[in-house]
This record gives sequence, structure tokens and C-alpha cells, in this order.
Amino acid sequence: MGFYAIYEQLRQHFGPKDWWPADTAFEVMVGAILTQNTAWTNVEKAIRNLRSADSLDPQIICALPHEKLARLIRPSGYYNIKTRRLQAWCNWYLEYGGYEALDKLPTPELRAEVLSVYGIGPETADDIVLYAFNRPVFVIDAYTRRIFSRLGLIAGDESYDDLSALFEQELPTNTALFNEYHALIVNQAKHICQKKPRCEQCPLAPDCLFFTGRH
DNA sequence: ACCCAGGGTCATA
DNA sequence: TATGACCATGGG
Repeated sequence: MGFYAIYEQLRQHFGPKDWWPADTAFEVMVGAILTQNTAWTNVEKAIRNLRSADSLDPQIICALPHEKLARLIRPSGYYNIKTRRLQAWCNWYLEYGGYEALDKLPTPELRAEVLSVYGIGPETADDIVLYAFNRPVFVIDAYTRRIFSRLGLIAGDESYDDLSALFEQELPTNTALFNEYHALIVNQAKHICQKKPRCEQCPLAPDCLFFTGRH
């Protein structure tokens, strides 16, 4: 089964997922930073705190004292580091001229600029470029590695750039496709395949094709 | 009590 | 290039 066929299977069983769960592009950026190595349920609490404090805004986040911002995002973990990353992002974002200025850049330049910001690695950058700027880049995460190495299509320990190049080569360059595909991968990993001892609830059983955990 | 979650940076070899 | 330490909460 090829990369596109796997997408079609997932899409048929679970889609459409209508990602990213956020009201605005800026909220996507905040969520992408806060969810680094962190369960999304914890990020939701942090974002709720920011919204309740009327602080889901780049100017306000920049102006907030470290301790105050850290307290708001505390449920998302690593709150001291993420406070620095959030403020670094918002400072850069405003200094650059905001969404409209960045959206003028071609995709490779946009990705490079985003990636240059402190606290933004390849996955967070691609989350932002894909889900906030609607550009066709394929997001690679731990689930992608587990699922596709389990399927025998990759080794799993390739570099991030090697894997994103592979996926982008194997699939048509299409923002909606990349958006939905990554959403389906995360959905699959989170809601179906962490069961022990086998994934009997998986519609793709009996082979539990998309098993992602350990038995 | 232990394991892990929609990673990234920095120091070291 | 490639490991390892570090960051920290909340749910299973």
C-alpha cells in the first residue's frame, strides 16, 4: 500500500477532521508552541486561560510579565521555557509586520523565516506554515514515524528533512491533502491504537495496520 | 508509582 | 553528526 492509498483508507474511516482546532491563525501559532511534547488536553487549558484573561493576542503576550504569562500557560507544562518561546515568537511576529507581511513570502522563505525563531523547530514550523498559512508542507511527528515504520515504508530514524521530502515527493502538492493527512495520523494514534493488548477497535483490524504503541 | 504526551535547545564528544 | 540532560503538567 502506498502513501496515498493509506491516506484514502484513513480518510474513509475517520475523516474529515477539519484541522487545526483553533479560531484564528494566531491561535494556531500559540497552540503549535504550547503542544511541544505535551498532551493537547493540557494545551486546551492553557489556551482557555489565555482567552479568559483576554491575553490571546501578540501585543498582550509581549507586554505580560514573565511570571504572569507563565501562570496562565502553566497547565501546558514547561511553562518557563514556553513563556520565553511564546514571547520570542510574538516579538518576532509583530516586528516582522504580522500575518499579512509574512503571508507575502513564498513558502520556502516563509518556512525558513519561521524556523529561525527561537523555540521553533522543524515540526512546530511546519504546523504553523501548514495550519496557519495554508501552505503545502508535510508535518512529520513521532506518530508519523511510528506508523510508517510499522508499515515498513520508512526506517523511522531518518532526519526530519529526509522524511518531509519523501512524503512531499510521494504525494501531490496539495494543502488540503497535507492538512487532512497529518490530522488523520494524529487522530489514528490518539484515539485508536494505544489499546492493549491489541487494537480490536481499529476498523483496519485484524492486522491493526496502524498500531502505534507497544504490546 | 510509573509512563507518556501533536519538541526544542544547549553542552559535549 | 549524534547522543544526553533538561524542561513540567496532567491523564492513564
